[in-house]
Amino acid sequence: MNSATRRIKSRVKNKDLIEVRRNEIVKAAVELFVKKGFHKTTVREISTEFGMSMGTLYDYIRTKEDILYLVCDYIHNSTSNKLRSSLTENSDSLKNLKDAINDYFVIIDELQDYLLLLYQETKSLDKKARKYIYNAEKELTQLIENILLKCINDKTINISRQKANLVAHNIMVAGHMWAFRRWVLQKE
Amino acid sequence: MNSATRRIKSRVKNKDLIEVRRNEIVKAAVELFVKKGFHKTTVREISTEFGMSMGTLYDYIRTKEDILYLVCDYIHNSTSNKLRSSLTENSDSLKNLKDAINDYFVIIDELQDYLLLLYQETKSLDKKARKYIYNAEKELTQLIENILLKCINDKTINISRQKANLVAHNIMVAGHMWAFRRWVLQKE
DNA sequence: TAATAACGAGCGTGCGCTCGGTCGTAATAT
DNA sequence: ATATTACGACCGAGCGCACGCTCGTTATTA
Repeated sequence: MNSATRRIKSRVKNKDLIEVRRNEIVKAAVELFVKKGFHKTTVREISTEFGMSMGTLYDYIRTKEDILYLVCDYIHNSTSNKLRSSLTENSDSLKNLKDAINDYFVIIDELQDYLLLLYQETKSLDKKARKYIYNAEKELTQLIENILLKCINDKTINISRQKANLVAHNIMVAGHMWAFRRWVLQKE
Repeated sequence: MNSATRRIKSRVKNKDLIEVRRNEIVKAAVELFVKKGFHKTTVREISTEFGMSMGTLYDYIRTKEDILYLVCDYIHNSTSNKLRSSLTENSDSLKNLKDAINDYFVIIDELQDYLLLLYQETKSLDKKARKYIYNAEKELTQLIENILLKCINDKTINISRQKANLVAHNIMVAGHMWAFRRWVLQKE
């Protein structure tokens, strides 16, 4: 269980069960949110989607917003884990960078719908939760930045260390835009 | 009145009045949508925001979604008009392009909140309305593309005509990025 | 005075959320 | 081995409320 899920109070005692059930909730919710958006999806739909009753669902969360929080967290973790696991450390720092960028774009491509959802619904979260999600995003950027910094260190790439962060952001954003502009670009 | 507003039926007969009132509606709605989002803003709030009653408001629109449509259309028109009016045609085609890009970024900067809203809420519109908004976006890209094509024609820029559209998109997207990543970039 | 615009109380609906209760299972007592 | 108790996950009808929207009435205009 990660720090996000730990925050949300649940009436159910069994920790393992909480994790199992919340995974079910997230799995159902993420699909519906992508299809219809957060506001247009009802809690009833989410619960019936995987055959849990309203009451039981509310034993595992407190509010509908909790579900959104779980979903956002799940999306971030998916991206983060995928990227991390694809990063192979080898001596050629430039190759590392290229691989990372390439992997990142492949991952984005897989998770397009989720990313779009994140952008669209994050602001429905309360301030604290929003900050958590923003931090998660920062963490991802950090990953790219670190690889960049290695390239700068051994002088494979010749930019100032200060600029590394900005460049890392640009790479992230370029990925996001690919997801957003699908409806334009897919035709060409 | 533009083609968007003409589509929405109204019980009030006086065309001029419709335009005046709808402007009031949009002005109030856009502000609230930016602050709280479409779903969390109630029709009551919109009407009281500028001292019109519920009933009267519904004499000028049919549904809440109509308001969103008007708002989206308004946002697009703002960007479009601003950009068009800033375009000064002169013989130096490259300068034209540079000016256009520069102006575009300034405009985006001014309309950040609106752009974000467009991205976030467009999918709440029905299919027809969504298509209209997408087209509006295409139209904007077209503007940039045309300027680009002129540069290509007189060989100030040396890329194929086919690529002009893609490049135009990239310019648009770069602008949008700036709006989206405000929360990250404003610190640096 | 007829036509049209403005009004706002109130209707119906659908939502998030609750709560009193059931039932299977595990621990304990007999 | 069987009966008893305690527990806790699960249930779902239904509550309250806030929302989008209406419609009969009143005010304004021409």
